[in-house]
Amino acid sequence: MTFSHSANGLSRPADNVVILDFETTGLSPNQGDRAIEIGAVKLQNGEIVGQFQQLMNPGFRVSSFIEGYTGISNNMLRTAPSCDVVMNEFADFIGDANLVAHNASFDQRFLDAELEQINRHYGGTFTCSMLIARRLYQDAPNHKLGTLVDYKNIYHNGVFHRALADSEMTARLWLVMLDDIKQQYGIETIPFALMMKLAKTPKAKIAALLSSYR
DNA sequence: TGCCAGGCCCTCTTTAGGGCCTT
Repeated sequence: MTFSHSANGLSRPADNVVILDFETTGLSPNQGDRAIEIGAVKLQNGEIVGQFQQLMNPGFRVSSFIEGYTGISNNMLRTAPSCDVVMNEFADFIGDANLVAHNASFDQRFLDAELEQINRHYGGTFTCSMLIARRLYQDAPNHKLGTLVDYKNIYHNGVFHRALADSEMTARLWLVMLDDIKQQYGIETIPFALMMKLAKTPKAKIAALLSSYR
């Protein structure tokens, strides 16, 4: 007997997800850019129960801008395993979990492109912490990950623009957002589907949406 | 050779333009 993971997945709790972050050679896989690092944390019931971090060799030299931006040098990538090897392991790590990233459209493009290269697929659904933060924290100075971490007084170790560090910060931001929604709207358990709806709901209709889940 | 992202969201909008986010 089979059933649809993706259909069932939306009713899973929103604190049961994999939160991921890519470092890449640039902004667009359509322009030939590749992943150079993947970091992710797995949350179950709001607790970190697993993590994944791996550099990967894209097969060409990265620009000096990317070396400076990420701190990942061509020398570090020279001995790293290929994207194919790493992404195959990562596909096993995420399984059919629902997925979260900060500006998820970016990470989803690279995840889709890298998995297509090795004919692997995932069964979960993406949502975006940035789109939700824009709705919940309209008074924040901006909605960059680093700014939101400071705005919400979220712990960080000072490392930015590395995949595991950014995925950990995104995970903490995600949990803070879930707590803020629970406290403000009196919701006990937030399904992933509600966070997906929230990411697409016009700001003027957010209160009505969340109040209806009480 | 020279090109160089894409989706969301606001507004001086919808027959459009530009800032925000991600690397």
